[in-house]
Amino acid sequence: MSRFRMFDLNPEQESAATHGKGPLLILAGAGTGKTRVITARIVWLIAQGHPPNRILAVTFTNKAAKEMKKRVLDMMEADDAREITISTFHSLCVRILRQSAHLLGYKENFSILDESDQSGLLKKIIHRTAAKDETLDPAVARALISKAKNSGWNAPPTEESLLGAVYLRYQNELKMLNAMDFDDLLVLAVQVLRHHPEAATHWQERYEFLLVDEFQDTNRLQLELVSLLAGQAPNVCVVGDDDQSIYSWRGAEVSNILEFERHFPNPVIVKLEQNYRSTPAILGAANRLIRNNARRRGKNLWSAAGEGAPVQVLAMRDDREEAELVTSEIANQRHTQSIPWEHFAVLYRTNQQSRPIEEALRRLKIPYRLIGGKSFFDRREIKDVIAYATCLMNPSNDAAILRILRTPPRGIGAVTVENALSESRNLFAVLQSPEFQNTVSTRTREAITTFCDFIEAFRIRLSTPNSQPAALLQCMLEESGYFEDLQRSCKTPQESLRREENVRDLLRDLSRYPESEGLRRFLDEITLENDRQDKDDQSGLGVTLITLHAAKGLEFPHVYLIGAEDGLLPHQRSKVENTVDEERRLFYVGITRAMKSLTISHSLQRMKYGQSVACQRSPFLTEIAGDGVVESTGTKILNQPVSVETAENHFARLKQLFAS
DNA sequence: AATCGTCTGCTTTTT
DNA sequence: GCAGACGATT
Repeated sequence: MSRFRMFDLNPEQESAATHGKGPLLILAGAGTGKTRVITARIVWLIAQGHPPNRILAVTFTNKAAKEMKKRVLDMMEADDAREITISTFHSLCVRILRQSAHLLGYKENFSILDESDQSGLLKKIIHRTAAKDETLDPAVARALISKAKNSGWNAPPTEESLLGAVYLRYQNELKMLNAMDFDDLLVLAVQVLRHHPEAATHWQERYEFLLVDEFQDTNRLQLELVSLLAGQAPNVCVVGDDDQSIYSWRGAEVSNILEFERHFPNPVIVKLEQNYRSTPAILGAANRLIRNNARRRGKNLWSAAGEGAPVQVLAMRDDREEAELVTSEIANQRHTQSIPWEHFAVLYRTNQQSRPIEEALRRLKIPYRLIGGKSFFDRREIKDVIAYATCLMNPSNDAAILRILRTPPRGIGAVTVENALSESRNLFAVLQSPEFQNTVSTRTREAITTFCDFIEAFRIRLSTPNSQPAALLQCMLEESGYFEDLQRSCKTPQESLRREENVRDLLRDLSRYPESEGLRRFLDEITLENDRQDKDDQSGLGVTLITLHAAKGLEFPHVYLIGAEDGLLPHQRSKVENTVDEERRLFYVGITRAMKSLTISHSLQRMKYGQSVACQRSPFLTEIAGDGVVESTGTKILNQPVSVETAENHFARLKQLFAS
């Protein structure tokens, strides 16, 4: 137990960590030491004699899972720590399905479709299904189908509407391809547990204690999965914060946490309200804001720390002045107080708001890292190689076949492909069939058989014992002339070198996975892992530019929250859709990221869609007003050689020094 | 097949 | 105002 004291928990944290059996709801406000409590609880359970391999912790993202593993590893015997299952919802489902997919008529070696595979498949199906005068955007269809699956809309789709017909055919096609999309992983894992008692019992007995992180973000299916895994005597511990529920637009149900006792009767409920992150000035603003929401459990964050610098609310002339002021203030603070760049973050509602800030930072030669947006997805060569690997594993994946069919060009033209696609079987099977081959020219037929033989030959080599997928894949790429094609399509030699290097990196990763089974695991991991967070973390240091959504779970000593205007925060659309409460929570999330100082700005004039538009300040600013919040304007501050808040911060810092 | 021009429509994002 | 999609043109 001495190890347990290392956690140094407050009374609420301790009561949560040392709760025994039965449902437990931990309402963990922002910055109240949530991860520490989870870790402590796991350590405590093991100290009580519960075997580590019967503990399951579920998170949303790989990043969170990784983080939790690390924290747990730091706190206990490595052998024990490794026995604990810490997994994302999706990879847990993959685990369940790899064991039991046959119960639903799938094979256990099913493949997982990512978003672009999904779109490709839908596009094909829409093309085949829609009448001449009908159109349906694949992206829209995908969104609607995803929504339907996640909300547990289990009424089978019908042929009556175009969407219904597409949905039906899409689902049939997936089954034929022995493939699942991300949503299916959840839907089907739930089906396995719900309709197959022996499977349910297996998993319920496998895990004695369940922990679920970020419970406010769970959707219906995820709640059901947790319920099914927990069984009749649920030892379920969920951690979350209803005030930080900001993902209802992608299916998260706040009601899961608000009505927790309906799903898991008679829970123990622990509220964590002591905040270890922010100053009282910041927490005051956060508390005053969030109490305006009706549907909530109710919490009041407090801190034992000294008051701290006041929260600044600044009115700016326009978005240009906003960018100038925010960046020059950052430079100013950095230089007068020697604060490293990485201690600053600029938070905003929409990605495009980062533009003016980026430009201003570049002018001042301040390093920054931009989180989110796009560009990680655009690694063409990686997608190519993964497509090759996918074909090797499972050539009935149309999207993958389609991709490698043209990289490099193989003499199989668009018309041929189009014809092959209009058959209702999978593309590779069509290409292989003599009936289809008879419909094309001799030359095309030769190209097709060369291609099919090429794939089949490598598949045979893969299935031999002790095969090396990485070596095979490299062979495939060389034999098909992929590298020459890559070179040809690059504008500069540097670019082609970089891309080739990326491919080698990928192959090196893969070389640790032997045999067909290893390749399958590798592909699973790649599809379920978005390596973006890793890339973000290592992409250099500097000021962080990040959306409010992406900032959840992070903290920064000095936060600048920009664009606090009506129509932007709350966003115009939220007013139409009646989700202003969620915008308030989003603002709350932003405020509570700040540790030492918080500056909130709004512009009176902003460029929108190429035009300068007058803007009103956000109504939320009225709500946060009170002690520890001061208002000023950008112009005033720019005209002062030593700005007011720098002096005040300085004073506050001195005060803190003396206090401690 | 590739490139140019025109049109449209515009949060948030993980797996 | 700008990116992305799509269609016409070479």
